[in-house]
Amino acid sequence: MEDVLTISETAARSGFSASALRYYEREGLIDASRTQGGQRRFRRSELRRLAFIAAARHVGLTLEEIKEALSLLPAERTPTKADWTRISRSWRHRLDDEIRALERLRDGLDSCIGCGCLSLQRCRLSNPNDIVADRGSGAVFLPKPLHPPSVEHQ
Amino acid sequence: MEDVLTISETAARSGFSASALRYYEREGLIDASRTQGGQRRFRRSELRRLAFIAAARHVGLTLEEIKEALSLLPAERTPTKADWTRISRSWRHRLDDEIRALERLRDGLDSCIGCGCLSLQRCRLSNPNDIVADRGSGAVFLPKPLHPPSVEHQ
DNA sequence: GTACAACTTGAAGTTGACTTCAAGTCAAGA
DNA sequence: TCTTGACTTGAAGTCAACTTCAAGTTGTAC
Repeated sequence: MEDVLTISETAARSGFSASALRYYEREGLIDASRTQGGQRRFRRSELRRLAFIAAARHVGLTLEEIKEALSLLPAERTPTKADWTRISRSWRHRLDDEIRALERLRDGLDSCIGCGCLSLQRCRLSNPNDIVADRGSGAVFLPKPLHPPSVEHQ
Repeated sequence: MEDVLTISETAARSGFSASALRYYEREGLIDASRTQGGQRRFRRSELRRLAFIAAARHVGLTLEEIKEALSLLPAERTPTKADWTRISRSWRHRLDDEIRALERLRDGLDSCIGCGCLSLQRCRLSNPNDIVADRGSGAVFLPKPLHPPSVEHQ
């Protein structure tokens, strides 16, 4: 139990599986040194990084976005309070947006209860383009825009 | 423009792509008759079914769940108001749950802003097991429970 | 009758975030 | 030194919900 951790210790402490840690390392989200035998050794500071990753995942960021966010944090220093405030604020916006979208959807549902029309023209539920308006690239919680309206060339 | 529609007409009117319609038919969510040449012809009533599917997808149901929901609607009759009320109520619960989960996550974020600890032990954000508590099988909007804690056998 | 867009099929590809596998290597306690 | 659990790798598999492809067929407007 030195100041570095094996992969399974890191897994246990971070809550990620060992295979996820290997994957994150491959993807460049975390970093590990090696023993001369080639086994990974994680610095304790990686646990902080992993906590950040876990939080970001819970907020709904993709690994790609997380990687980007991490790259904005000075590599080896502990993020400052300012860093953290900036990031958590953007996450909050994201969550707010998601919540608002869901609320609009719910309200649409309410307006449909007892109506049951499900008209493709009229129903706000089956036709929620105006409800869940252009979510841009940000949304993660909503079930995907029913797949891109891809123009088939057939 | 008879009382049946070709696949591309159905696609245009429903908003689904033709390939999605084929897929849904294969999966048993919708039904189509055939010309003697083998081309699909969709009854107009399928548009209603497709509207239902679109709505359910927006609420976040999987196709599997939608199939189940559809199977509870008497096959060929138009769903009654009671049918619809029952279903939309369950969808509303679902949305309410999702919204509550997101709000709890956001509140956790708030409690972290300005703290910046991200301690694996203390931070509610990186450790939201108590925040986003057992979402059961129902949740669709949240980014997945960070993958099942799968015990690797290695 | 002919052209050509629209349609058909089964199979394979896509995406993200991992997991699983096989086959082999390392580390540490007895 | 031996054993054995922990570790390594690259490659392939998984999931859902489709999309894309290739190669061939149908329907219809002219």
